[in-house]
Amino acid sequence: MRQKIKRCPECGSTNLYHDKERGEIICRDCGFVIDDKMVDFGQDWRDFDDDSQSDRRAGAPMTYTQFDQGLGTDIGRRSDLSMLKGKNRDKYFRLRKWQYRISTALERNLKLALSELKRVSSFLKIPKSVEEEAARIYRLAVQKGLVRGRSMESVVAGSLYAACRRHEVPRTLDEISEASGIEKKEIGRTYRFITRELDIKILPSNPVDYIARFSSALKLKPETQSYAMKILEKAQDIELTSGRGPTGIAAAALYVSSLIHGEKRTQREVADVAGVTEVTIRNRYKELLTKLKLDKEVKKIKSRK
DNA sequence: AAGACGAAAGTGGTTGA
DNA sequence: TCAACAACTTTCGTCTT
Repeated sequence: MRQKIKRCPECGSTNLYHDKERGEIICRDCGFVIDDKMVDFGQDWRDFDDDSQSDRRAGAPMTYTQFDQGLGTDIGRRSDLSMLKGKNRDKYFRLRKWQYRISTALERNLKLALSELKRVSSFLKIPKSVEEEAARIYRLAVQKGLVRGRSMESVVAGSLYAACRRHEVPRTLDEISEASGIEKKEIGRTYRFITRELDIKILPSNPVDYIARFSSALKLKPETQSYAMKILEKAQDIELTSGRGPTGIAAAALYVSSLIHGEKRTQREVADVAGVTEVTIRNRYKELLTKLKLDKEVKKIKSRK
């Protein structure tokens, strides 16, 4: 049973591409990223108990965006207590008291956090699979007591940022900052903290991941977009991309590409959607031209008018 | 007048002693 | 913990279209 979106809301094309990995649907013609309501994200990368016999999970899928994951544990009820005596009995009462305190506090916190997460990620059109991941990270962070000394909101934002990176569907710190109302550096701090403490490995973000989104925001033609990708590939071969901010490189590649394909965007326009300054674009742009022998092409275009 | 370019000074983060 | 350092930003003046 396959679900299909018929047309791209941006350009009306039916030439759509579903990237399961990222949980996004991308229009091949205009590069528009259609936000994805589908929960199906194929093979789940998380570890379930590796009973390799069964390749399927039975029953309802466990979800991390519900505060108790649909599972609950209770310390014994009154009827069980009749079997206990003396110290054990006291112990049980104490445990029950603690469970009550802890669980209500935790659950209240989680509910709040998850609704915050939902708010932010729907604002940013984050795919459901990534939101789930963020919820999972947040839960782990809480279990490890990493929230202490930090606001719940900032931990949520950090978790979400980490989840985005993890799924290679990056949002910039600026975007998350704007959506969550948390300062950029605060998000960065908690992001680094929780990924370190939880030992989450993050692949360094790749400029290519930003191209589709920026390009659709700039309403560039698909050829222009794919040409920008080509530029990026070449640039990566010469290690032009290492050490630099990925958004800046992506922006510069798009800028060059827009020049060459005759649908020029100003540096400012590109800079705005990429969240960098014109200066950065200029620097990257210069590097691209000189080190990638694109000089001639650009000059050709310029003299041709 | 707007866009592109570049210089100079400032900011926040990383690294290595 | 501190200083050096690279990347990026802000600001501003100049040149080009």
